[in-house]
Amino acid sequence: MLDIKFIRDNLDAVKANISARNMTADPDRVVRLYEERNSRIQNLDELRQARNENAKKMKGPMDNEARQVLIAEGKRIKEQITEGESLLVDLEERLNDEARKIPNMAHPDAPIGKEDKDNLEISRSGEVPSFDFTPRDHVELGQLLDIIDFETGTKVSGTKFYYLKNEGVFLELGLIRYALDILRKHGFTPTITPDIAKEEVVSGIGFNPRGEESNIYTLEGTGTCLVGTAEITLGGYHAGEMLNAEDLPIMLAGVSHCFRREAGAAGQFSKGLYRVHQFTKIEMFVYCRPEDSADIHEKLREIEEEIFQGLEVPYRVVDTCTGDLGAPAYRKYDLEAWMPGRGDQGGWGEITSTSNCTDYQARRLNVRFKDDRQKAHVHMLNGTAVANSRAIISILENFQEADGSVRIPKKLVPYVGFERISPRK
RNA sequence: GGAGAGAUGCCGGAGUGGUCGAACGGGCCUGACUCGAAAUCAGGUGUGCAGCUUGCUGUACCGGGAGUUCGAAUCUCCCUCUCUCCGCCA
Repeated sequence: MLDIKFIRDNLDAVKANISARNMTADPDRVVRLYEERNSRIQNLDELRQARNENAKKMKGPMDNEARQVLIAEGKRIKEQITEGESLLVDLEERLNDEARKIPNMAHPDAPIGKEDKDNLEISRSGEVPSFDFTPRDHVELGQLLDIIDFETGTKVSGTKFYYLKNEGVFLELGLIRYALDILRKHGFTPTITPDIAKEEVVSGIGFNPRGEESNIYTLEGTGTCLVGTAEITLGGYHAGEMLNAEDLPIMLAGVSHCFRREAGAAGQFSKGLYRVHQFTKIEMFVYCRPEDSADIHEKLREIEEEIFQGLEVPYRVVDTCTGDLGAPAYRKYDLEAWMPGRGDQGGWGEITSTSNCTDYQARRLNVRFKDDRQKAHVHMLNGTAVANSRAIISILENFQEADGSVRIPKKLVPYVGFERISPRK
C-alpha cells in the first residue's frame, strides 16, 4: 500500500491516479480515518501515562486508606483505556481496509488507458511466420503429437486441467532448465518454492485470497492458499525483515506450480493451454534499493527478451496502460508472443509480464533495508522468465510443419533431448 | 505423533509483580591517551507510533496472542518456533 502520509500530502495526485487506473478507492476517507486514529492514539497515550503515574505512587509501603483511593483511581483509568483500545483496534482495521484499496502510483510515462487495447507497443522481435498450409492451433497439435491430453485432465480433475505426455513432459522440464541457466548467468539464486502460502503473504503481495472474484484457491480451514505464482513465495521470503543495504539487490529465481481459479474466464482466446488452472512457471524476483528499481526493471525486460529470442519466438513488447496495471505495479511491461492459432488469423498473446512494484508490496510485507544513513522500504520487482504453458503454445504453433510435426528451437534441443516432435500415428 | 527443555537488545547472558527499556560481558561508534595501532580510560549505542518548539516529550514493544492486577519480561491460558529423546515415514 501507499504511505498514508503520502496520501494525505498528495491527495489530488492520488485521486487522479485512481481514476487513471480505472479503480475505485476513497483517499479522503483514508485521511479522515488516519486523523481519527492519531487523535485516539494521543488520547490513549495520555491515559496510559496517567495509569503509569498512578501505579508508580503505590510502589512503597503506604497508608491503607490512601492506597485504596489510588487503586480506585487506577481502576477508573483502566476502564477508559480498555474502551479506548477497542475503539483504536476498530479504527485501525477500517483504516487498513480502506488504505489497501488505494493502488500504487503509476509511472508518469505509463500510457493512460482503460484496458489492454490501450497498451503501447514499444518494440518487436522476430518474424511472424507465414505458412503455405493452414496452421493448426496448439490444442490440435497437442492431440496429434500425443503430448497434451485435455480430455483426461477434464475427466480426472475438471475443465482447464491437462496431462502433459511423452515429449510434452520433456518440453516442460527442458524449458525449466533452459530458463534457470539463463537466470543463473544473470546472478539469480535459483529456488524451488512451496506451492502453498499463508493468506497474509498472498494478500501482502496484492492478491485477494477471498471472495467470488478471487483468482486464488484457498485451502479450507488452514489459513493458506495455493500460490497463483512464485511471486507470492519469493516476495514472502524476506517479509518482516530488515535487510542490509550491501546485500541488495537480492535476485531470486523461483520455480513453482501456479494455481488459478479463472472463474468466468472463457472464450476463444482462453482455449487450450492459454488459460488453465495449473501450470508451471519460472519467476524472477528482485529486492533492491529505490534508486535502482527503474534500471532493474529494464534489465528484467531484457532477460525476458533474451529468453524468447533464444527460443526464436516472435514477440512484441508492450508498455502496460494505467487501467491494466493492477494495484501493486508502478510500471509493467508485457511480452506478447505471436500465436498463429489464436483467433482466425493468429494473434498476440501475453507470455511474460514484468512489474516494478516500487515500495507498495514492501510496505505491506514490511520489508526494509538499512545503511549508514537511512532505513527505508525496499523496492520489489517481479518478472516472468517462462510460463511453461504459454511458452509451449508459442513453440508448437510457430514451429509447426505441414504434417503437424514441430521443430524444437536450437537452443532448447540440448535441454529436451530431441530436435522435433512428430505425430504418433 | 509422544515426552522434556527453552525463546530477553547486534551477540552471549542475568532478571525478587512496582526502583526494568532491561544487570553483567562482548561487539560497534565517539572522545582521551599514542607518531600510529594495541591495551587502557570516559561516554554513547534498539524499534514502532503519536505530539509539538525537530530535538525533545509521551507511549508501546523481553517469540506471538489473550487474560489476571492499581501495576506484568516476571503470574495464568492458547499458539508458534528451536533443541534433546522416542516413534513413524519419502
